[in-house]
Formats: sequence, structure tokens, C-alpha cells
Amino acid sequence: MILCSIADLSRASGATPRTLRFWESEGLIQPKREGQRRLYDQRARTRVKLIQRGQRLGFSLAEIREIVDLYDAPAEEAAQLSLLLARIAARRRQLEAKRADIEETLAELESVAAVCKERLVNLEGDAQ
Amino acid sequence: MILCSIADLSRASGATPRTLRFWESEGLIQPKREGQRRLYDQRARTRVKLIQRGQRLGFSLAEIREIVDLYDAPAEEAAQLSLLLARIAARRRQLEAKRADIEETLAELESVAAVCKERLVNLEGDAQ
DNA sequence: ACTAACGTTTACGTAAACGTCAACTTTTGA
DNA sequence: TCAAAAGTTGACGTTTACGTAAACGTTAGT
Repeated sequence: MILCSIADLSRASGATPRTLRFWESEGLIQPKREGQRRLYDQRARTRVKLIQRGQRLGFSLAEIREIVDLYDAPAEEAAQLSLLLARIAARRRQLEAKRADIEETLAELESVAAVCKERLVNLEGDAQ
Repeated sequence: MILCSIADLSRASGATPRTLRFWESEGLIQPKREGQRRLYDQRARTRVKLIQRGQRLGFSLAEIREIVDLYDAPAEEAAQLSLLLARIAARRRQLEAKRADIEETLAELESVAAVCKERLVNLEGDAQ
């Protein structure tokens, strides 16, 4: 299954055909063509997964495009490589900040949960 | 500084007055009133920070409202406490899934960075 | 041969999360 | 006292990320 139709990829990914066409119009994926019809190869399917992961993390499509472009930027010159490394470092910092937000939220939720559990235990004790 | 104006909170938080009023209209914050004017206490300011953190994590305002409401839900009965604990557990799983997405992305970016650095070293070697 | 099923482009509609006036009242410093 | 500054409530505009519908071409099974 090296190439698949838009319906196949839609079923496999959960994204609607409309969404896949929209992402293409935004330059996020570039499927092959057989006449008019789109044909998605492994590279396109991988990018769809990257797009969806980016969305789960709250990135806009514009940011997602920049992120996935980091993966296959054809860097030859030293200057291009340095620029690419700088961009990767910036995204890493951004992701680490998000991770820190997550850790804080998790800690707070755990603390609320602890209070809840204690109250539950007290209620059970009163009931006996 | 137990109470502050909308302009004060706007400066302190980075959210515009329009945004603060919008969040209020959506039921995310409930400032006091002095006549017509809004007065924000510490509780309101804390909620603003929670909202902004939720936004950085890609949650919608509807989700954020559910999340911040977990912090001050007045659970008295055992049934309410159990429900609250279940909701907290669901949010925890969601946050852990996001964290896993972040770890994957970080790992991939590091691998791309490693390739870049290797190429850079090779280029420097060729130059000598 | 024919009709579903699948695909295409084009265009308009929509929900979320505010931005941007407008028109007006209230407060406050000179 | 009086004008600037700050605040208020509508109401309409904007961007993002698609949904939905129209009108049409292509392909596959009976």
C-alpha cells in the first residue's frame, strides 16, 4: 500500500477529505496526482500524522507548517544548517515550556484529587 | 493590592481589557463591581493565569472553564466527590497524552538536530 | 449501457476568540 | 471647573480551520 486515495487516507487518519484538501491548499501536504485524483504516498501520510500531533499540542497550522518543514529542509550550506539548528532550538524551548505548564497543571490536579479522596474517606468513616 | 482595575489586570496579565470582558461574559471570571466598574481580586487574577496556561496548552475556552471549575467545585456528597475525581482523572490522562506528544516531538527534533550538527562538522572539516 | 460511488473545483457558511469602532458615563488631576 | 483619562455596553468586523452544498467528471460493478 504505497499509494492510497483520499478516502483511504481519510479513514486511516480520521481527517475528512475536506480537511486533507484544505491542508494541501495551505501547503502542508503535496500528494501526487493521477490525472485529477490525489494519490497519497508514505511521506504524505507521515506528514498528516505530524499535523495532527501538532494540532493536539495547540499549534496553529502556520506553526505546524514551520515545524514539519524543519524535518525536510534541504540544508546544504553551513549558514542554512546554523539557521535550521537555531529554529529547532527555539521550538525545543517552546515545547519544554508547554511541558512545564503540563507538569504544573498535573501537580495541581493531583493536589485537588488528594483533598477529594480525603473527604471521601472521612465521609465513609462517618457513615459507619 | 487586594483589588485592581481592568487596566491594571490587563497590564499585569498581558490580556487586553476586551479579552477580560469577553472571558467574563463566557463565565470564566467573576470580578466584583463598584457601581459599573469591574474590580478584580486575587481569585480572579489567579483564574486569569489558569486561563492563559490552558490556552498555551491548546485547550478551548470551554475546556478551560471545565478545568478551572475543577479547582473550586463545592463537592460535599460522596457522589459529587467521586464524579469530580473521575473528571480529574480524565484530564490527567489528557495531559499525559499531550506530554507524550511533546516527548516524541522533542526526540524527533533532537534527531534532526544531530544530523545537522554532523553535517556542520563535516563542512568545517572540508574547509580546512 | 447505466447508475452508484468516488473524486474534483468553486463558493458560501460557521464557530471560536477576540479586535475595533461608536456612543456614552464616570473619575480624576490641573 | 473642566477636559483628559478610564470605564461601560452594544454592535459589527476579522482570522483560523474547516463544514456544507452545488455542479460536474470518472470509474467500477451489474
